Amino acid sequence: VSPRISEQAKQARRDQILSGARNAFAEHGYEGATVAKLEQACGLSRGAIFNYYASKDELFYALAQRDAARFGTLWAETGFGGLLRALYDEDPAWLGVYFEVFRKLRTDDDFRRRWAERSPDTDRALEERLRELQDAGALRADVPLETIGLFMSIVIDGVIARHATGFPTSDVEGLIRLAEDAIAPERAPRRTPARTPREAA
Amino acid sequence: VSPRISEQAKQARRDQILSGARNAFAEHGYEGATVAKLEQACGLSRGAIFNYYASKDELFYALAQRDAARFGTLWAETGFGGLLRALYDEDPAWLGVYFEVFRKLRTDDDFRRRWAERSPDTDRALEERLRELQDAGALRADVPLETIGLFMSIVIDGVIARHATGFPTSDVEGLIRLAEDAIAPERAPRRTPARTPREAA
Amino acid sequence: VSPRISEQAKQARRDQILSGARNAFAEHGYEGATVAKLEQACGLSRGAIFNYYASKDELFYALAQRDAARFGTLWAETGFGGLLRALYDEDPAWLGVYFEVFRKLRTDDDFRRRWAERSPDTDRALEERLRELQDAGALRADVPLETIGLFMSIVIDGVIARHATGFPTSDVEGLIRLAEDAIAPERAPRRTPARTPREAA
Amino acid sequence: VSPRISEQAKQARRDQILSGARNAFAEHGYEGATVAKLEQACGLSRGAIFNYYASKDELFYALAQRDAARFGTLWAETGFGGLLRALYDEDPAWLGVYFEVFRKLRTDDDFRRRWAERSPDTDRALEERLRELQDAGALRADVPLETIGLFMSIVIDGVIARHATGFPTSDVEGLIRLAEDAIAPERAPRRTPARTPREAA
DNA sequence: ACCAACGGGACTGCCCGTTATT
DNA sequence: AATAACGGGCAGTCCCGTTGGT
Repeated sequence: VSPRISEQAKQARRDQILSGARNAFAEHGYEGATVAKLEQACGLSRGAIFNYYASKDELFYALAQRDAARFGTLWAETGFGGLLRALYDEDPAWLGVYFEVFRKLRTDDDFRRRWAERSPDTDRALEERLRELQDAGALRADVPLETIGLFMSIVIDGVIARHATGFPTSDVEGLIRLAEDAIAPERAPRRTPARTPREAA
Repeated sequence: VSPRISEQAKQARRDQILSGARNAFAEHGYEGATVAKLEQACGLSRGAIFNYYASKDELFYALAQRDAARFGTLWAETGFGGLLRALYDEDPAWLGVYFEVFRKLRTDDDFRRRWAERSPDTDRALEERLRELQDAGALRADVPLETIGLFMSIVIDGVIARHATGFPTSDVEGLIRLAEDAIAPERAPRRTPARTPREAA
Repeated sequence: VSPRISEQAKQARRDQILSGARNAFAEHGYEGATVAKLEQACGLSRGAIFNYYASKDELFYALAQRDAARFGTLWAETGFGGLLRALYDEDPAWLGVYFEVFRKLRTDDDFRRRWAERSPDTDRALEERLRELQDAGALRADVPLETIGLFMSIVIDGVIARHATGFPTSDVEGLIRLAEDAIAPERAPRRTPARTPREAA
Repeated sequence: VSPRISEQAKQARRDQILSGARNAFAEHGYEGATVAKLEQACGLSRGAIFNYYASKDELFYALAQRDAARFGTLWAETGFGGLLRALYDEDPAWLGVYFEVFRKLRTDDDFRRRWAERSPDTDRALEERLRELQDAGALRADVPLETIGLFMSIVIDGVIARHATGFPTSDVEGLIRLAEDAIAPERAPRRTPARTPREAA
């Protein structure tokens, strides 16, 4: 039988649901985002939602996976500083979901297992890129590459945690400079602090 | 009439409850730590727990406040690097609770309000200490003090998020070096990477 | 989209719930009628009941309001004696709910407030009717109309209390005669006690 | 062994408890009067209360029995009108408890059974007294004595229900007149309505 | 005798997922 | 495909009575 609605329309619905769910999960957290709130945020009803995603858990997983991939490509495309800058420009809902992923990883074993099974393509790509940068002398070499990667992850996660929680950040550029200096090669003279946005204001 | 049990015994009970609750909250998250699980973790019954804390929320708040204060003094006493090192030595349960505090700050307005009302003594002390360090030339001066504080907070939060979530960290000392270099004055020659634990291994 | 079930079916459900609730409240009292018992009495699940009434309180209020209105119209249509007679013919469950209303009025301030806000249409109608009766010489005139109304209310409430509690009443007609004589004009010769049901038996 | 405290002191404690309990039961109803509220109302602690009465139920029963006896003697001593008058002068707490007795009789089978087992001395006395009154021509004779007793009970219960619930009553004397006329012999000329409080105002 | 701490049962309301219906 | 009604499990918390202790 032919599908009742086009594949395109179906994808649109999925996007609608994912987008609404993102807001709900970001605002209330996973447990706080009751199905009733998801309905409201999506403008759809239980039946519609559960028709596309088998359960709340499933829906969250799909959303998390999609958003995580997006962050990965963002990192790959814009680099460390670019990603940091992007995080602050982002709609906080994206970060909220990311934060909730951490939460689920911590407390939900099944989720953790599933998450680990994702194909680590982006991780590979990132590692590769770091290696290139280091070979090109753009990263300090007195520390294992792995440690540099860890440092960057930590800064990113810290930024996400703080920003998602609503802490205000005044001097984004200054912050990025500090983070980049930490992993820059020693000889590289520090960029003159031309003007941080704050001082310019 | 005199109190039934000594003040000391009462305090011991509170500690018992808080300690059990910490494990439960850390393992399952706030929502996942049902009262039944709290009972089990404390080895006490509902009656006992609710005799000391009016509600689950109250219990969590008391725990969070206490642990946050502890982290604050740890920072003040051992410095940035010391705190980072301590975080990795800690029982992850301490970090789990800290993580959950973020979660509640994000999603629970009442909690956020209450949390903001805490007296910011430790924050003051920290700011003061940073200023002294900068004046003494131990911190780079080309960036506002505020930004340095922000950077440190972000690294700390990132470490907590990652460690609480169970991500393994191999090269703690290397990481700390990176973080400290980021805020060290420019001329300070980087410490020779004497031996990172990893390289030693 | 059109509603899933017809408005009529919805009303039928409401009646089903109210009817079951009436029995449960009457038999066990407000507090004794646990939601589990309400479920059983209605033959429906929690989900169904709470879908129509937001809380046990709300359900009780809706029921009370409806039944009170019914008693009001009964009074207006059949007169004092008619109402008294009807009370003894009623299913005691109706009276039980009425009794519980008193209980809630006594102990629950919110309920009392809400109850007071009901539009007092029937009260007005009753007052009007009493005035007509008195003008027509069918009520004694040596006592304020208000007092007569009070007397009638008291007798009605007393009958409800006793009957709802299960005290047996043998001579209903005799009782009604006494109550009506109390408010009849002086000259009116007392009706010959033709036959009380008891004596006839 | 000799009693630790005198019998007199014991009785005083019992009175203290009963008196506090009366207020609590009257204000909140049986279920609403939690043991914590009873403690507060008595100024004593759980241990003390449960030392004198085995359970909340037992305490209530003792209180109810005592108060019911008091109403019985009041009726016997002051007559129908006197009792009615007294009800309006009474502290409403006494009436509240009486009201709650009805509630328990309705819903609690064990209570009902126990209550029925009380020795019906006062009932006998009342019946006797009514007979004397009727023989003396002070009560109408065209209605069975039983019915007159029922009528009086109903009026009393109605007054209690209304007054305990807090409905205001303006014209107590007028009300009493109506009630007494209902059971007075036919020929007895109605007392001139000297002045009802209301008309005097 | 009196008290506070404690145990554990049970109640209401919420919440997720399923089902009847259009 | 989409909706609203519905089922049933469960969480927090209140509440009664008991127990250890003074």
